[in-house]
Amino acid sequence: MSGDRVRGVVVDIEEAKTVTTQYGESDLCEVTIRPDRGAGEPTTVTLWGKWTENAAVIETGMEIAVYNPDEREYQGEQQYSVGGDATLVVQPDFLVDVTDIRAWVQCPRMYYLRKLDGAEHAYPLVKGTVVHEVFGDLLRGRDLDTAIEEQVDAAGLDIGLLGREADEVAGDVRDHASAIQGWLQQGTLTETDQWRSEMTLISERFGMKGRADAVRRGMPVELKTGKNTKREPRFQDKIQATAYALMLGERAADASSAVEAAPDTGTLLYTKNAAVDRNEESGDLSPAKEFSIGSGLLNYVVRTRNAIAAMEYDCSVPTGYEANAKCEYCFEQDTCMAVSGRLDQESKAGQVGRAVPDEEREYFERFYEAIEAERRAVHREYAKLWEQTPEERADNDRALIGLEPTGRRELDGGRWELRATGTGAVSKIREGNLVLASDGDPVTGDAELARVERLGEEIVVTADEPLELRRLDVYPSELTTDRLQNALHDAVLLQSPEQKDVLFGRREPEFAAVDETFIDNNDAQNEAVQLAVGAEDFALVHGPPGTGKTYTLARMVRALVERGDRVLLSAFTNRAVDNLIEALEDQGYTDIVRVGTESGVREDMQEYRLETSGDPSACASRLQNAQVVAATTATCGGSTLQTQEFDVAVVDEAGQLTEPGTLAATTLADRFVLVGDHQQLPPVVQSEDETLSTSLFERLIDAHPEAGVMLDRQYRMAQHIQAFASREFYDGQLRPATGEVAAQRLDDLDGVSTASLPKPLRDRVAFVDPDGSQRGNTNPDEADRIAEIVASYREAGVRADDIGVIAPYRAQVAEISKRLPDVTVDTVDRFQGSSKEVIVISFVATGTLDSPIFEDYRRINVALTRAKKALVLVGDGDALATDEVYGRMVEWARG
DNA sequence: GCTCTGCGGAGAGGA
Repeated sequence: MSGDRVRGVVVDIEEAKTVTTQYGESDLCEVTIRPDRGAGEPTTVTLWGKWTENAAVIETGMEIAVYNPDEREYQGEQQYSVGGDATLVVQPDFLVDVTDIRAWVQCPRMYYLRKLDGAEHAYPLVKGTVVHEVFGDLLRGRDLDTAIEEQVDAAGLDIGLLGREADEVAGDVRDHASAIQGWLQQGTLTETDQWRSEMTLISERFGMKGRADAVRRGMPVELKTGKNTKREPRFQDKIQATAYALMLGERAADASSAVEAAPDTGTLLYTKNAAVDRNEESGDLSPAKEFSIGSGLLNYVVRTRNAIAAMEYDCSVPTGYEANAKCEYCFEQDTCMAVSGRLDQESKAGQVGRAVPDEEREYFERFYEAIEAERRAVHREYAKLWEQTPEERADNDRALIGLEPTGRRELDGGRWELRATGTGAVSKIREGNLVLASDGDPVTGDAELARVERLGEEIVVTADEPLELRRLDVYPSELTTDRLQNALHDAVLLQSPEQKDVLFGRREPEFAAVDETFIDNNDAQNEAVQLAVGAEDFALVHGPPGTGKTYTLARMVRALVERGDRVLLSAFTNRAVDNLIEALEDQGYTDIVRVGTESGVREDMQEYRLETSGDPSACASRLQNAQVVAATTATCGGSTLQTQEFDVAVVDEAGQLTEPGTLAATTLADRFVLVGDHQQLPPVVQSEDETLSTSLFERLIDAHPEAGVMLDRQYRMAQHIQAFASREFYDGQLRPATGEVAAQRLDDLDGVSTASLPKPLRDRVAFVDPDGSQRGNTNPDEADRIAEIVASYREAGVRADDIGVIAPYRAQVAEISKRLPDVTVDTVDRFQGSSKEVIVISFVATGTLDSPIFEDYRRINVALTRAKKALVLVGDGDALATDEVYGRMVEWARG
């Protein structure tokens, strides 16, 4: 990249020493790096002065980057030093949040505790959020009273769950907001003032990200909904604003020094100052406090950021000694001591309580590290945002570039609708996603977080501010990893020892005998409901494809409700959660509250969705009084459901969930039921860590087979179609439920006659080898052949709606979709959970099966078991024959 | 070297 930067992997670190220079005594530490990710020639980097503090936390193997180093040649070797204008960045790929830097400055333990237990539901936080929203509204020129009314209304559920009234909160908010308004009206807000609210900042250079409350004339303004009558702003508040200043400087400066280009003043607005009783308090009561931002403060921010990134390198746990925290004044002291006591961690505050057993501590550490590995994988996704060369862009499927803006309009409430025409390129972006919309440069250009409303010929997004819509990027989110970390904490530190005994194999799960018959025509289903109803700890239901899993689940939920249990219904995907509600609806049960976002919940399930705005007590009591609450596991890990307790958690598609993902739901209840199939696709995990790729469902069913029931009769597939999957994946246990299911054929469908079909397609299972060749992740000849096959079925009278095409890669899905616009074409992964009368599978690969996509046989199990009456496999027979399982599959299909 | 869904994005404050 630019010449003013050196970056490499640390291979050696010398002891720090003090030397005498022409300017007096100075500390230095020499670090040897190898550029080009460790492949280049060793190079010496000398850290001077305060940068040696970072040297103490750098380890070999870490990556460091130095900007604007002093360069010199010494004995034929190029040497670099960090002092003066230079900046050191440790592990630049790790993106540190600005609020995490703020927390670390208060106390490094605070940074760590926030990560474990972040789903707190507290009034100061809710009030603070509302005040911030109102502040944004004021900057956009809205009327104060309207803003307060609307923002209090928008926070209805949160307010209600805290047992507060809207009027009371509006009064509190007005105290704060009028202070802001007064300050804004003191002539500060003039025509020439350039304000921008809520600015998302992401820095590649510093490995930092955050969202500034506001920027005025290029300078950061932070709003604090608290009181500070001291002359100076609080140190951590200054650090927060300084971090935003640093990133604003980077945007202004481009390749030269961001530190020099950073704004020199920051403003902190303490909104409670004006509300303080002036007779009691003394000191500075004006809400606004300005402070100057110099290179010392800016570099302090970078060093703190580096300390965090270095600690995360090997997932070490901060003790509190890293900084000068004063535990006796800390309001997190109790939590801090309790956590260190339970996990036997060293901490400055000390420990209280007894440590959890060793196996639990090991479990906690193993999963903590696995989740953090996942977080680092999310951070690597951000790198796609700064890929700018055409080659890099060419295979970036996480962005839509080259859009042509076609218009914009302001919506009610100050938001904007932005429109553009697309290029028809394939990407991961889907409707409802949160994306980074930009003028073409998401990092240093004009960029805003936006919601994708429509994604067709015309692309429509909504955002807080208007901009020229030329590019959309996936916005990677750490939300999932944050919630997994919360779930892990709750499971190990807050659950009772009795609950944990069964999870850690110290006790067998117990069951009460249940004689009642719930389902009279399917023994396994009935047994599953009995087991679930009688479970005192947990029950497991193994449901292979088409076995009536959802029906059984709905019956089970009704049985639990009849006993008086309050039930939490959860699954990984919104689609699965909605399917469960539909099944309950089919059985006549509708006392359900669905928690989730508007875009996540299916159109016809919106009536069950919990409204989060409006009258606080109405919102809250609807949730509190619901006998059945349904939500995705990600939502279960959030703060709303943390306020709720359940007798039983019923989790569907549990085979697709990571262990902490499952815990997010189960920790909210006394007992749980997991329903799933570990022979279908496992959880999607980005990092290579194995820990997360085994589901809790699979672990428990292996450990406690007696706690599980397998549904063994399937209602979906004709005998011949299910035969291979039954043999390969279910020990031959899976059988058609009835003779009718076994014997079903396409001719049973209205208006279908298979007599005219070409020979192989007349069989229920067929194999076709189109002699194509793989190009990248597509196979155009195979796509052509699939289009012909589908056309044959259509001519035989099969409706387009009854046909599905499955391919392993998204690129091939797009290739086939072009030829078959009316037919559902999708990847295996996205087809899981649904079925069609006719399924055509494209294997793409020719010659060999060298893609990892073929390594997991569970993927083929899913693909094959989507078909009811006809299944066509299209691929290179020779390539498939190179693998034993695929070879057997081809033999079976050729019949 | 491939699959890819979730979440208000992050931050909201107490002494």
